Amino acid sequence: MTSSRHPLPANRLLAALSLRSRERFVVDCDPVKLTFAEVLCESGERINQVYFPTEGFVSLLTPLDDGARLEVGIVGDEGMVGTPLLLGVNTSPLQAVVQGAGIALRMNAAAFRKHCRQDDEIQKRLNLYLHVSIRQLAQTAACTRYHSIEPRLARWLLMSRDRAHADQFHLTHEFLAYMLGVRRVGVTQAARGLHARGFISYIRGSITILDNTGLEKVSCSCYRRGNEMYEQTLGKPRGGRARAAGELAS
Amino acid sequence: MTSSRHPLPANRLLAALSLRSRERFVVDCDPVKLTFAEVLCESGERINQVYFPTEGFVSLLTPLDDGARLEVGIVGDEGMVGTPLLLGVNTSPLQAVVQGAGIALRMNAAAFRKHCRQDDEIQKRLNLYLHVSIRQLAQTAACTRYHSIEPRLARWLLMSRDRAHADQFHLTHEFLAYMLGVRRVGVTQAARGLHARGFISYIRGSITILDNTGLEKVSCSCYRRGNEMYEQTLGKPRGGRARAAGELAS
DNA sequence: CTCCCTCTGTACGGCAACGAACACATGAAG
DNA sequence: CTTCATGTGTTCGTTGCCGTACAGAGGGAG
Repeated sequence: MTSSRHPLPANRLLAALSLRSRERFVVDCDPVKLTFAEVLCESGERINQVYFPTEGFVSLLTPLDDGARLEVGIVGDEGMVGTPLLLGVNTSPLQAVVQGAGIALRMNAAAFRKHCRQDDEIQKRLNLYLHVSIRQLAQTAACTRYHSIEPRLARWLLMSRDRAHADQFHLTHEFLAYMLGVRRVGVTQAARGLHARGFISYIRGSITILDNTGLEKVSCSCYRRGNEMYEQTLGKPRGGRARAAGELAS
Repeated sequence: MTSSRHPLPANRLLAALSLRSRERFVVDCDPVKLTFAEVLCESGERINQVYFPTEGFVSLLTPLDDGARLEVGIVGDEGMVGTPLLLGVNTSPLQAVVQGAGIALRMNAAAFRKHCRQDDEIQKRLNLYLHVSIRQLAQTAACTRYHSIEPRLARWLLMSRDRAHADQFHLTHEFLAYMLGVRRVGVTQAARGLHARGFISYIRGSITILDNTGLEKVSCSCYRRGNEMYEQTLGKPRGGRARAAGELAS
């Protein structure tokens, strides 16, 4: 389904590397399937592998005292799962769950650490990605605090769309409620609102986006800002090489 | 006011460095006063200096579309202001505002980058701090979503106490409301609740903590978890050298 | 076709926080 | 002392979401 010559590096983070770095890196990767609801990494557990999704996407959830969880990040082909290794930590604070089935390049943690040490270009680029993730996390925190369910749902759908490269997702209101940290009923009502305006349609465990620009309008500005963050420090989404603005140091 | 031989490195992040690394590092630092409400760094602006508070503490705020802000982190003598530089980014996504007046060691950004490049021990330790910050950020996001004002207020007071090393703060309900992202009235009511149980007292712009353990009980578990995070990856709060658990990689 | 499980629609009371407004205390400035 | 700005106490109606409950609508298994 990918349009590149080799089916491998359709992950944008890797695609932006120089040919040399990319080839050396990808040698130690295995393409693996991501199946829906698969847990790539449990929170508090050791990180054994890192993942670079090429299709599908992954949610990052933070645990709370009483077993409740809240989604605090989404990873698709623009990112990676396993960022703590970049900082010398091999335990994941977050749970990584596959939201949209697909494919990822996988590398074991030790090899990943080795590549980061040996190839400065890789380390640098992944550091930039980590920075963007942190910004998104802060943005999501504020969004979750201030914005109501409907805009947040719209934002979630758009973000997922961008990462899954698909207009249709197989998930239930119940699941969305879990992600957004709200009641299922709340999701149903918000979904009905979006449906009434012709932005989405849905039936039994499947949601389809009909009107992106409509969704963007009702979604809070957090969606747009999130995209801007990415472009600012990692360059244009589909552009080949890194072309970050002027915020890189030294 | 500090009890160390030299008044300089009472910042725990620096104190945990080896003598050699610390001395080389501190040479390029200047002790500066942190005055209340001073903005150390504006969000979106270039990071010109990094700060290692030794007394007082700093809030990190994320901006929202409509000019509203939300506190997403606190930095005291356990941390630093300017972490994006660690990732090769010289623009701060967050606004850093002095909450509790005090003192910090300041270094200009270029020198800081140089030290990080040249001294692996420093880079590594600061990376660990960054990791803890990220965890706290995720925790705060969930806390802000799920927990009500009173527990959050209790947590905020405890966190500030730990960082300011003082039981009394000069701030108004209005200001606390701004930090917590709620109405001033909400803070007043929560404060009254805590006062009624004898945990705090307050008068016109000054809050005093009377009973830590009481506060800990009403505060959500996020407070305790936050401390655990720090200890897990950076060692005991007041211990001299780094003694992290088993989550360090390689 | 029928049964049954899952998913969605709808309703109810309740609560925490909201926006707005105003009264009262305190302390600094004139 | 008086004035005035600032900080805190209190109230009102409103809103968004909560917890819960139950009815209907698919869709797969038998």
